[in-house]
Amino acid sequence: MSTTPLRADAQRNLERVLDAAAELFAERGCGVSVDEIARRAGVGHATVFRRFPSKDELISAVVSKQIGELTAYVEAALAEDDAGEAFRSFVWHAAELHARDRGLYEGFSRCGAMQEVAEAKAGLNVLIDQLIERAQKAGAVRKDVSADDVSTLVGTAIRGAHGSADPELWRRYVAVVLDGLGARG
Amino acid sequence: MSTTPLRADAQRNLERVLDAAAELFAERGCGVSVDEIARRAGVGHATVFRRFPSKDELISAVVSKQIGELTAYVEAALAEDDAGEAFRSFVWHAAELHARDRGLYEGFSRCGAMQEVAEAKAGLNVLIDQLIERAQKAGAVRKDVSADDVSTLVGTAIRGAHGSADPELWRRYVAVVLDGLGARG
DNA sequence: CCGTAAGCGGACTATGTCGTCCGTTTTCCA
DNA sequence: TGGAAAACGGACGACATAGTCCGCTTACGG
Repeated sequence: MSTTPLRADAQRNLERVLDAAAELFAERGCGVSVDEIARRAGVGHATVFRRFPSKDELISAVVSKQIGELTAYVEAALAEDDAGEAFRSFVWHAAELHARDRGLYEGFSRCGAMQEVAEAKAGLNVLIDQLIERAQKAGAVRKDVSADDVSTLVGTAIRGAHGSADPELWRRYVAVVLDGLGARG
Repeated sequence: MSTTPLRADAQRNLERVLDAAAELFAERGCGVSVDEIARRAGVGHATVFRRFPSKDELISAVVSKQIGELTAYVEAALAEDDAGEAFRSFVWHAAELHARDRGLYEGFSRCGAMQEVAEAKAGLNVLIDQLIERAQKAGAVRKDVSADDVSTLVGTAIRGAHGSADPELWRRYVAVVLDGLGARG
């Protein structure tokens, strides 16, 4: 667990790699090669593998960071009074993240079983479940859905909208899903 | 265009290849290798490439066949009196096909631009649009959706349910999407 | 300022994939 | 039944990718 601090150049390169990976995953999904990530980061690809034993570890690191962002959204939503509005607010924020980041859902499902992601996801789901339960009690969300269901439905719908001619298509899809979840404005 | 009929053994092998491909795509998606398809068909992989110049052509052939099945479903639905019920009926039939066949949506989006698939899809969409328009006039489906939207929403939702512990999860997802589309039972 | 350990990255290996080639086998018709 | 055309499939090539190795370079504490 105790790790000696990285040398300054190594630390800089690590950050560059993470940034480059996040950018490329967002633009083109998790399929981009490690070579390309390394190239954008301005390092050799061996440098990537020195920090991350496998490509999946790199994806996990990037995805875990994003899950942190999602967690912040849920926490903000939980602070709202109106349970239904809180739920919708979170979904729209999460959706916007997915719409901007093609790799997010992909990484989520590809590395969901890896420890780092599994833990982050578990923590996130606890909060989302609170949000859902509250909304359900208020009659604003149907009874038979879980945090995973919401993530999947929103994530896949937006994934389906990617690559369409209409860059705003995902909003209509989210509206449909929200409506189906019983969360009508 | 005019093709001399295949030799008997070639015809038999062609069918075996199509069957094997359909099976494997259904089970594990379009990612399965041509080698594996050939193995299951009991032929060498060169035999596959003799009939289909590329893997995408093979996928297109399989997908086009499935689109035929979908077309039959729409036609049956169009014969129903109740517009809303007709729409729901079609969606459930299509969904069941997607649930059984993991490769269907994948092939759809991967080879949607290839002539064979594009044509089959265009024909199918004309019919689906009739179904939707009728349901919209009856107030049973929201105004802002097209055939492509329905295909995408249903296809992606079910894709998201694949691999879950619950083999019936997709039904709940379809229920949510149908509800969101404004098609409440 | 210098020695050492950490870090670097190009070259390499391993693997899996699509797609081609060509010598051999099989069909089928005259 | 015999021979030409069609079909077959194993061997091969080309390519992309993940991951390893090792000789060279760089940071940094004493």
